[in-house]
Amino acid sequence: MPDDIGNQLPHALNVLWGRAKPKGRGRTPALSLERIVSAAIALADEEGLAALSMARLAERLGCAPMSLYRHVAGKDDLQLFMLAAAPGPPPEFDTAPADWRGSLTRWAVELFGVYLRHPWIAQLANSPPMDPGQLAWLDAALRSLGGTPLDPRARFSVVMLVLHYVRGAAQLLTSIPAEPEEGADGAYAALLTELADPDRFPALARAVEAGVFDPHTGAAPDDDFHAGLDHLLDGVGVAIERAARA
Amino acid sequence: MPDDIGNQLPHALNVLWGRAKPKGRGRTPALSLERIVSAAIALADEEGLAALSMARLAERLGCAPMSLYRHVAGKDDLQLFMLAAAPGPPPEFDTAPADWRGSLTRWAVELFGVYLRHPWIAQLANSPPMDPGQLAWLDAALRSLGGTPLDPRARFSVVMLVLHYVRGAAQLLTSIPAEPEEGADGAYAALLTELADPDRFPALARAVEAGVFDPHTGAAPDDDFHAGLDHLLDGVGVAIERAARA
DNA sequence: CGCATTAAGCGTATGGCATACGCATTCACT
DNA sequence: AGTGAATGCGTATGCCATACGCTTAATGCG
Repeated sequence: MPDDIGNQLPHALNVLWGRAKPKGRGRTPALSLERIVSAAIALADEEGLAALSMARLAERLGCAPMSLYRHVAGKDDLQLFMLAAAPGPPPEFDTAPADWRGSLTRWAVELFGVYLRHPWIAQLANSPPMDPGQLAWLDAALRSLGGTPLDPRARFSVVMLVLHYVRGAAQLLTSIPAEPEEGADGAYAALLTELADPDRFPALARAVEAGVFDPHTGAAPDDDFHAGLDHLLDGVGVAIERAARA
Repeated sequence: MPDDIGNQLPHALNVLWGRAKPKGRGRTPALSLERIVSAAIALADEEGLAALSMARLAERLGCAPMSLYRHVAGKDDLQLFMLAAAPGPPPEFDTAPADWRGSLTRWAVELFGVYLRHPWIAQLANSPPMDPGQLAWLDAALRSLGGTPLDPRARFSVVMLVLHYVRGAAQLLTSIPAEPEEGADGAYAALLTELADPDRFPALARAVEAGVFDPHTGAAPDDDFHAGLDHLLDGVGVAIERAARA
């Protein structure tokens, strides 16, 4: 009885994995799970996760707040659906691409884009991925290493490494607002300049002095991201060579 | 007038950086910022960030909810204080340690411990660090690279890379509950076993089959962490050698 | 054609939450 | 003793998630 497992789970997961029952009777639905989820995603994108409340969502959908609960078990449930839907499909790879580095880079870049488009994802992903959406991304990343001599555990470790980097980089980038107001873009840099006392924080002061925090002098944010990713993949390359020799 | 900057900031930062005014008059405080913050940290540690409310905190401190607002501008402010205080002091390094890899590893391991002790930190850190506590950690990490030929921007990039990895690894580890209930520790593994359809998610299915998600067969969580960290630092090593040659 | 069945939509109510505002309290210093 | 100042806190407001149950409307059977 494999359903024993499913019965202890959030309702959203059972729906996402297609365990929903096909009903025919009753009133014709004016609302649908899809409409609700995509409206919720749009709301979170536009006004931030904090602005997402059942009431505001209902308002946006033109229905009463309690109507939502016919399609979603609760707010947590809704957020699971959002998490599963927002990323969209991952890039498609063969099961063993010849160019692991190119594939994994593409995967990372696309995921980076997802996080930039939906910054709230990073704030919601507090539980391990169990929905088809996220597992598809995970599978794609594992596939990109399909042609390497790494063992399964090492592959997973590499994928998590890349995932964490992408998440962190996107979160950092979206958290420094780069305010649309005039030249105030470098507010963070200016603040650090004042706070980084060279006696107390010598290394930080030198970094600030070198302009590391200035509004991306010379390098675009994407370049920074790629630079870090390359460091990381160099390390993966070392591991792959080592595994190939063994 | 450097204070122009400070006036637009959260109140917490001005206090943390010692811009507080030394008062002498008035009633003797029964509450103190320190007591409030450490109680809040204890509450979040024990019952999770969601359980942290001004009311519950006041209850724990034996005061009325509104009393807290005499010491803290609001909940956001309180969380800033928590974020600054919880990590404690970073490991101390010379400004240019001979062994960058050992130093950075120590830094990462200690920070990993911090995240495991206070899982809520990862959920709160949505804005760039601007308090003395976090900047001290940042400075320590930058110092660990002080003896390398990397330029300031590359150093920062490396530090962020390590930081993101540590955060992500800790978050992943704490999000898979490892439930204290009997052998139910591998609930996530069992669920994935059922969900990872080999047709739809071939790479994932293979990983599950290989036991990657089993409750850490053979490898302790710390070993997994170290393994990933070593991959990462291998990549940093490559960058350092490259910079040394140039 | 009408009626029972079924599920959707939603009104109301409850309890928790952050917090604005103002008053009462109690100390330090004159 | 008195006065100014800061603390502690009671009250009130408005937002929030959501339990419960009624109303509404569509289905399909008799």
